[in-house]
Formats: sequence, structure tokens, C-alpha cells
Amino acid sequence: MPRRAGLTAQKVVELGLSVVDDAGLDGLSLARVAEAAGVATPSLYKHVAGLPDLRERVARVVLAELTDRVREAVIGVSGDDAVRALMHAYRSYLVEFPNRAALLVSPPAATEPGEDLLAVVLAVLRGYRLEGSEAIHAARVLRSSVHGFASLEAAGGFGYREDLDESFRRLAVIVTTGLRTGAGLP
Amino acid sequence: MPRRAGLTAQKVVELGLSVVDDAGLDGLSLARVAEAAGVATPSLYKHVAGLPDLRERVARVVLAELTDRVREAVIGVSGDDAVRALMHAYRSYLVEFPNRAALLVSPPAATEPGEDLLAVVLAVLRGYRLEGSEAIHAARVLRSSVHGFASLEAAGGFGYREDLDESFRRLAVIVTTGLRTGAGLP
DNA sequence: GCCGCTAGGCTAACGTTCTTAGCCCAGCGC
DNA sequence: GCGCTGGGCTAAGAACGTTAGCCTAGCGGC
Repeated sequence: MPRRAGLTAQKVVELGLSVVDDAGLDGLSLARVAEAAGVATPSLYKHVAGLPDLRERVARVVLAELTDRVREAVIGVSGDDAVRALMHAYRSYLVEFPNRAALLVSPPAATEPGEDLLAVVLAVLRGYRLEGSEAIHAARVLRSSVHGFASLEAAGGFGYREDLDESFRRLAVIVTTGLRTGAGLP
Repeated sequence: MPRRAGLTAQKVVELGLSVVDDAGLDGLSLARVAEAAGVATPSLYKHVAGLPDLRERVARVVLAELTDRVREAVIGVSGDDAVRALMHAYRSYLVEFPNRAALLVSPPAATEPGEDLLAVVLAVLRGYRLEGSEAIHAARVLRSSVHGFASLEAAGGFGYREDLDESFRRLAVIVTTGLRTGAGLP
């Protein structure tokens, strides 16, 4: 164990992320992160401003990771295929890391970094020739659907043993069909 | 101030609910509830088993309230009207009490009490002649959509100034159309 | 090679919160 | 009037977040 642990803000956030994965958002404490880092709790204050700051940073990383996944998933596809790929990537991320779902509905995830994700969604929707306000409304429909499904699934919010993949497939069909045919337009 | 405060578990939970409304789920602490009740913190343990128990009870009450609202909203209507009424009631509840959204994705809200809400959703879907597995999948689609929209709205997750009512209206049209026309069925 | 600065660790200490243990009395039933 | 019990209390301890202040490893300049 070196006298200097060589921590950085980034490493602290990464450890925070793994604590969230292990123990849930409620389990994210400076004490646990410090233990994982092999460091005394107050030492973390050299890298982050406190627990709220850590939570915010972790939320930003999660949103950025999710955005990257989604962005990669829609490269080279368009139209219904792109929407399906986007939805699948979003859901897969939360299936893989269910404890991170709670971080996606919080102020930091809701504002600036969220704009990158929105940009990806809007890009996908250009395949439907949607622009301006139309595209914003459509983006909200799309994100609501996939976020709702993935959040409820991550929280274990679906009882019954019916196949979740099948439910999600139907959601995707309904959303793609609705967006493609312009359902809901004035 | 009477020597006996005359607390009950129900009153403790109600105070917990108002603390959540004022200060968010993170702000829910036994200390605050005790203060609101005019009582010392340990006294609460005569009525609830601790903070996790209080959170669970509050979550159950919220889900029950939401279910009641939704149930009332769909009385006497059917088909698309019923689905729209259900979605509107769900969203309105979270617009009125945004801090309660976080309680709807948690184990207690996800299991038994959630079945009552599911039952209402399934009843509404009978207007589409959906039964058995078909109805379960459709219920998931419906709940995902409305829950996702309402959660993101409650968290302030929608930037841009486009009219949220209009976005929600389009979501409703897409969902009702999709369910009515059987989109997504094999 | 030495000197000093600073980044990054530490300990000490405090306030808040949850929780348990145990006391004590108000008020009801007999 | 007497005793039981439910529902309050205080005391105390553990965990956590946070602040203050110290101390030194290790680098850059001379």
C-alpha cells in the first residue's frame, strides 16, 4: 500500500459507481467509497465536494455511458430499425445495471448532459422526417416509453411471468408504428 | 400539548407523506417526522419499525392513493376514453405530488399493492377484448408509457418549452391506437 | 543535490440521524 | 382504588457527513 493512494476525482466517481451497482443508490456513502479506495473518509474531500457532489458526478457518468451505448447502437441504421436499436440499447443498459435507473431521474441527468441523449433521439427521428416541435414531442414519447419500461423492469416492477422480451417487443412495435404513421399529429 | 400525543401508525405515515411532499424522498427522516408530530424521535418506534418500514408504508399509501384516483377516473368510460382517462389520472397525480414519483419504483410499490393497480389497468383493457397474456403485455405497455412520461415530468426531466400537455396527448394517441389496432400482436 | 511548495493524505472533533434499552406514568378495566 | 399496558420519555451508542488543521511525499527550481 503506497503512502500516496494516487486517487483522482475520476477514480472516486468510478468507485462510487461500483458501490451503486453493489448496494443501490441508497447504499452510496462516502464511507463505503473511502473503504473501497483504501483511504480515510475525509480524504475524499480532496477530490469531490461531498456526497451530493459525488451523486451528481455519478449520475452524469451514468447518463454519458447510456448515451454512448445508445449512440453506438444506432450507427448505420435508420427508421424503425434505429428506433428499435435505441430502445433495445436503453433497456439493455438498465438490465445490466439496474441500480443505476434511479440516477436517470435526477436533476443532473435531466439537464445539460441529458441534451446529448436528446440529440441522439432527435437524430434517429429524422428518419421519420420529423423536425422542430414535432420532433421534440416525438422524442418525449419515445423516451417516456423506453424509460418507463426499463425503470419498472429494473425495479422489479413487473410481476407475472409473461415474457418481458415479448412485452418490450410489443412496446417497440406500437411506438415505431405510432411515430411512423404520425399518430397523434394535429 | 397533551401529555399523550395520541399518535397512530396511520398518522405517522401521513406525516411522512407530507414530509416527502415538502422535502423529497431523501428528506424523509424519522427526525423530521417526529418534529412534525411534536414527539421525540424514538417515540416513533412504538408505531413503525424504523425508517425502512416507514418508507415502505408511505410507498404503499401512495400506490393505493394513485390506484384509487385511477379507478375513479375510469368509472363509466370505456375503450380509448378509458385509457385516456387512466393515463390522465396517473399523470395528474404525479404532477400534483412530484416527489412521490420515486416511491412508485420501489419493491413495496412493485409487488402486492401494485396488483390492485394492475387490476384496474386490465379492466380497462377488456374494452379492447384483450385477455390473458395479451392483456398482460398490453398492461405493461400502457403502464410503462404513462409511468415513464409522468416520472420524467415529475423529475423535471423534460427540457425545452414545448407544451407538455401536447406531448402527453400524442403519447396517449399512439398508445390507444396501438392497443386498439392490436399493433405488436404476433 | 538541496529547498521549499503544494497536493494529497491523515487525525481529531462535531453535529445529525437511526436505533436500542430501559424508565415512567396516564388512563382504562376490574 | 389498583394494577396493566400502551405510549410517551431520556440516555446512550454506532454510523455517517463534514470541517479544521496537521504533516509529508514528491516535484520543480536553484
